[in-house]
Amino acid sequence: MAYRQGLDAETVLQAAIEMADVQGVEQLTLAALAAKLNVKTPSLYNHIKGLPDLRKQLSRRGLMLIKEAMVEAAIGKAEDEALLAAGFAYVIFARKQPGLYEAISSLPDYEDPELKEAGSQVVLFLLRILAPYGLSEEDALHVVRGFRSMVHGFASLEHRNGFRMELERDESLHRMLKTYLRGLRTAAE
Amino acid sequence: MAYRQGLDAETVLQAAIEMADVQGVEQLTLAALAAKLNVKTPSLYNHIKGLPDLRKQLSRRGLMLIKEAMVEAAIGKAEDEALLAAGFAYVIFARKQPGLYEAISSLPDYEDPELKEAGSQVVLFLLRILAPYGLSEEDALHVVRGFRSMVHGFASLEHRNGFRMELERDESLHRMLKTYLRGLRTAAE
DNA sequence: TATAATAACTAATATTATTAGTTTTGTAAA
DNA sequence: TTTACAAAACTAATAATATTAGTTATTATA
Repeated sequence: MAYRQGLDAETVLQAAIEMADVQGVEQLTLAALAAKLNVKTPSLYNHIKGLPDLRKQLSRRGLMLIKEAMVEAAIGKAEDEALLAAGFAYVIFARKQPGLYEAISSLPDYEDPELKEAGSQVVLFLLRILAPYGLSEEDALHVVRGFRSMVHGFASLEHRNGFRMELERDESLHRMLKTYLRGLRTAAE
Repeated sequence: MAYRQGLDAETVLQAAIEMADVQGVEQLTLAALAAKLNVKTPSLYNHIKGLPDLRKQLSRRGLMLIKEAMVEAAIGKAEDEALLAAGFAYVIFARKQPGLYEAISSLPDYEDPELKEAGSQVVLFLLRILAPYGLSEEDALHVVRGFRSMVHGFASLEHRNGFRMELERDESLHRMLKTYLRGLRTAAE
């Protein structure tokens, strides 16, 4: 009704995050978002470039927050303990903010420079945790890929109800990471 | 133009798979699919229930095929060698049929009975490969979750260009699986 | 050969994103 | 204090989509 709703880009993004977390990122439409903000759909275009742009913003914010969650969880910890904590933080983030996590894991392409940057931060964080292991740069990068694959795969399958057996899920995650880390300590061949 | 195009459900599904593999599952619209089949959009409804149903069919077919690819790859192999082969088959399938793989990994929910069934087949296959390891049922199920998380996570990240460093990707996959399997051989504690 | 089932069609509707152009409001300069 | 401008909302219109209803032509079958 009233002109000047006091909307800005951040408010729109926050509302979009809420909608995505509650209803899933597929159900996040500009029509529904505008209704939630008591505004007509075209008004959103004063704050976003369009739906694809909004989705990209969700992905970027998600990457930033999930990295922050890992950093936070690893404070005061080192080596295996730090990696374990980071891995759990990743999965717990995906549980708490399923829509945001969906946005991370369904982004069409990492080619976008802003997403690239956000993704790099995750990789750099993991490399720093791995530093005390004394791996070569190449070895460390392979480990980073392994770690990311594990936690992303776990969170993704869990998100889609891919684990249906009656079996503690945290225990599965813990074992996977511990098993991998044990393998890392053991000399190859 | 001509009535009776000779369309049936399987033909429609095949065309949908092709479109998804080439253009991505997001771009798979009934409008485009109908055009490809030289038919008007509503005609598709004689063979499918709607777009969500078609997506579900893609997911189911994808799960069946990826399981078959793993079975095929593991023929004549056992234990670590079989798991390694199955893991690579999984990732290679995702590379060859990106749209179908996307359909597997973006299915909204495994709750659907048909998808449940197809997913169970994958789990049962992995359990059979794991049999010679002499694990308890519970232990084996945790390992299955770990294995699925690893290969799905790897394929998913690779699909979205998540691996951007100059680093051989097959080598990363090989190391991840080997490291995990080595950890599995090593006693816990 | 007649009839029933099926597969295509046209027409219509509802939803969506997006663009263009307009009106109102808040802010800053005169 | 008034005026001018930028910004944020609006209305109206368009194009694309999926879907449903109802119709017509074709095939198969009784």
